[in-house]
Order: sequence, then C-alpha cells, then structure tokens
Amino acid sequence: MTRTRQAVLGLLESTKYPLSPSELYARLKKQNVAIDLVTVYRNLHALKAIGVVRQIKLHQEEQFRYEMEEGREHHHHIRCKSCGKIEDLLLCPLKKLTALIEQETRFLVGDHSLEFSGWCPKCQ
Amino acid sequence: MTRTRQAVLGLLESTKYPLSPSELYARLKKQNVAIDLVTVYRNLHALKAIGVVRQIKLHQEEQFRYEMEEGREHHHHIRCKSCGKIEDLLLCPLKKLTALIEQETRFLVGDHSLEFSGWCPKCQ
DNA sequence: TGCTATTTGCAATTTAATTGCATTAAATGA
DNA sequence: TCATTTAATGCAATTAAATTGCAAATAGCA
Ligand SMILES: [Mn+2]
Ligand SMILES: [Mn+2]
Ligand SMILES: [Zn+2]
Ligand SMILES: [Zn+2]
Repeated sequence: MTRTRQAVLGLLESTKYPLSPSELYARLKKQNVAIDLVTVYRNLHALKAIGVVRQIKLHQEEQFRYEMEEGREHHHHIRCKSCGKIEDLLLCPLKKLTALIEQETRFLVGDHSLEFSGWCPKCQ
Repeated sequence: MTRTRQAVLGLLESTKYPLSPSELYARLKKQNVAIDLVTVYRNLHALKAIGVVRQIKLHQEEQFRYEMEEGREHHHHIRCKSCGKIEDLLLCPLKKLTALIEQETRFLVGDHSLEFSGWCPKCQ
C-alpha cells in the first residue's frame, strides 16, 4: 500500500461518481501527488482485481471509469449529453425481466448493462 | 454508390446480428471483394451519417458493430459470454421507466443503452 | 539497517479508429 | 459518348486509450 495507491483510493472514496484514469491523474497532480498516468492505470487494475473498485464503461464515452465497490450495490447511471455530469440511479428495474428474456432467447442470463443519457437540471 | 459500398451494404442486409468492421472486412475478402479496411470504416461512417446503419457498442467488446436501421426498430441485444453469439431482444422494457427516472434525478431522459450477457443454448 | 518483493516511471507497443494525400472510379450533362 | 466534376479509394501515417518491458525506487519486514 504505497502513498500513491492511497491517494488513488482516497480520491475514489471521496467522489460520488465514477472517475476516468485521466481525471484521477489530473486531480492527483492538482493535489501535488507525484504519480505517473501508467501508475494510475496499474493501480486501478490492481484494485479492480481484488474487488475494491468496479470498472464502468459508459456508452457515450471513450474511456473507462472506476468507482468504489464498497457500499455501492448494483446500480446504473445517467449522463448529461451536454455537460457530461454523471449520477447514480439507485434502482435496477431489470431483475424481474431476466426470466422473461431467458424464456424468449433460451440464453441463460448473467449480467446486464444499462445506462441512460439526457439533460441534467442545469443543462435543460 | 460504388461496388464496394454495395458489398458492405449487402452484407449488413443479409446478416441478422451486428457486424464489426473487421468482421465485414474478413467476409468481404472471402467473397473476393477487393476492399481496404479503411474503406470499410469510411463506408460505415457514411452509412451511419445518412441514417442507413446504426452503430452499436457492446459492453464486453472493444470494437463497434453496425446493423441496418431499416426494419429494425429500437431494440437491445444479448451476447454469449462463451462463444460471443449475439441475438436481438425484440422488446424494450424501459419506456415506462423513463418518467420515474426523470422524477428521481430531475434529468430529462433522452436515450438509454441496455444489453444482456449470459450463455447461449449451445454453451450452457 | 539490510534484504526481498512490489511498485513505479519512462519508453515502447498494441489496437481500433481517423486523417492526409495522391490516385481511381462514379456520375453528370453537353 | 466523352469530357469534366465530384466523390470514393488505397496506402501510409497518426491519434488516443490502454498495456507491457525493464531498470530504478520504494514498501514491508527481519
Ligand atoms: Mn455509480
Ligand atoms: Mn440488433
Ligand atoms: Zn448537464
Ligand atoms: Zn454461446
């Protein structure tokens, strides 16, 4: 547990929405944490491997994002098309649907990915 | 409308699931269509711009996929974690949910993206 | 402190996608 | 039909996120 890894973790813990590697990198620099971008990538990879962080890919974006696993159950996100603001959706409306899809497709359903986009209050 | 563009279109029309640029390229080569990969990309870009094809990004994959717009209303996909088989889901369960999410988040909801993954009949 | 296993920084690499540019093919219409 | 304009193509180079090799630095521990 190096000081750079602690800085990465601390930033993820204190942010309510998922962060991209380059966002993390920029904020750590602003906090005067000396860290290389590739180290951010490697820390995120390691933290994901041990189940501490969760990797998220939003449909409208090119980079991955990461958020803490702890205390954040399975949920989905909504993203503003204008300013990029990302917010958690606390509900998951799809649990009931799985059986229906299994019937229809004969697949055995594992996961799902769901996200919304639109316009946040400020951008409407 | 060049012969290469017609070949790309024909392949998309005759395939029931979305194709990636490299899949298209490989199949066109097998059909002895002389075409460069970058031309496949440019044709897909152009066809998307005029609303003929739809671009899809599946959460588990690194490449985009493309399917015809015509005759295929808004729908979602399921992908096999084992063999990669992709199938259409004909229903969209989320129309009713939009109002609820708008209430909760104060966002104005535009689009959504939804996909399932699991195991297809052959891979179970 | 000294030793070992990890982590880090820097440079190079990978892969999907995009762009510049000269060449080729399509399309228009006289 | 043929000349002229317009758009598409092939090849090489580039971009951007992510990954990897490797030597140097650091953490954890005796
Ligand atoms: Mn979240
Ligand atoms: Mn489809
Ligand atoms: Zn916004
Ligand atoms: Zn399968």
